[in-house]
Amino acid sequence: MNDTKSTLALIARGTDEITKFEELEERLKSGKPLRVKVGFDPTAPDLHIGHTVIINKMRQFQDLGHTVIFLIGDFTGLIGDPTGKNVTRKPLTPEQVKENAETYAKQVFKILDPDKTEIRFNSEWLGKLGSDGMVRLAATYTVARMLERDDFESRYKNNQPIAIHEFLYPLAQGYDSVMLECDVEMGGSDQKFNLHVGRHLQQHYGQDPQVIITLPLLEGLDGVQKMSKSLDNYVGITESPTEMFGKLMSISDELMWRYFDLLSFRANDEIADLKADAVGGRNPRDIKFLLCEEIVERFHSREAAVAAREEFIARFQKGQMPEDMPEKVLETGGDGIGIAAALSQCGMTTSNSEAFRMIQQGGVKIDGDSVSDRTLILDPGFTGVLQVGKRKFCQVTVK
RNA sequence: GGAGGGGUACUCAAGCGGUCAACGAGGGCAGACUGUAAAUCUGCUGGCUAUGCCUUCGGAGGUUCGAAUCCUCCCCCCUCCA
Repeated sequence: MNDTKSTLALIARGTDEITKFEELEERLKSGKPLRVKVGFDPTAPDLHIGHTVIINKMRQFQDLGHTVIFLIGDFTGLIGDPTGKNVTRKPLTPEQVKENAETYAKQVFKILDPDKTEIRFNSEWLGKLGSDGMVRLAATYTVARMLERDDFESRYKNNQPIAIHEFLYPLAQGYDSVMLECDVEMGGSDQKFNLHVGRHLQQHYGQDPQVIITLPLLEGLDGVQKMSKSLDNYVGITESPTEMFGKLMSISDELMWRYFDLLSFRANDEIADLKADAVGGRNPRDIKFLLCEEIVERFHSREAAVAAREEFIARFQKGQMPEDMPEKVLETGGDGIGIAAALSQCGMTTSNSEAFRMIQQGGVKIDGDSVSDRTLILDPGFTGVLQVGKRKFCQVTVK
């Protein structure tokens, strides 16, 4: 029991806030395995490295012998966590939910231990609640307290609409904690309000309120907005080693340190040493290589990480063509094909107009040579590498 | 139910009868510079069988030679009053 202190320190590392720390300490001291819940949205089963900040923390709990509940919010997904933009979402079919859950599992078990993970769906109890149950649940909270939520408050003040059903989201999420008898719930710092509602509801239902741990949201590749798929500033954990490596290399030096703090498993001392090296004149690029390799290795392998680095150096420092690129055979019936149409058909541009624009700007190359003639026809028998910008390549054969 | 304000491209936001495919900003993309960085500079940012044509300004009609701009109806949002 005297190692509770070090356990606490481990859990606290990298967190945003813990409410309440003493309660966590007490529960850990009891020696009983804790039930730790984290909820996930069922509509976006494609995880990115931003999500792994919390998943890493879940893994830590597992390593300490606790039970982690991976909760898929298939019911709350109908509401959509209030952001001010959403409307009620279309319900997913049971098949879709199942499929998404499997996708989740496949990805998340790269980090989590399946034997210590409970996968649950909140439609299990929320779906059976009924309107009477929902009314009773809604009665446990007041509008004034709902409006404490930053998002609601600012929308209310700024005359933005708030739909009634949006109030149900925090309540439903809180009710999950009651049904699962959670000891701990974790979430991004934007989840703080929802997590607190869970505490309130548990008390209402006669349970000890859960400890809540919030974790910082990882900034996306732009370094400003949080990482999200819809902003296209993310690195997906199923992406290829080269993609991962390349995307991570594009972050700014400043952001690199943030990523070290939140994503690296390196010890704090080690990171501090790297910072000192950078100040001492070591090229930040080489330090960034270390970060990229570590992350690629986590989701692929050591070999893949090394290969990705080598490919990166060959392609961008030495300007070589990538090793692998998509190949495409264009059937033209013997007439050949205009360069713009060819680019569009290869998915390198979204329209012919865009292709023309790229050509105009000198962004299109064939076998490394810039194309300036927008009316260029690729004749049957043509074969070569088309390139748009610095990153898009396609090996094309015209028939 | 009444009175008023508003809905414009990825986002914010001008325009209020022709010169509007629609100012400006942000974002994005491309080029220069680089470390595929960042910062900075330049250009582009509806589509097409492309120096012209077609479709866009909440929706549907109408007025007009001509509408994002005016009129009618409808939908949605906000405020105040009931």
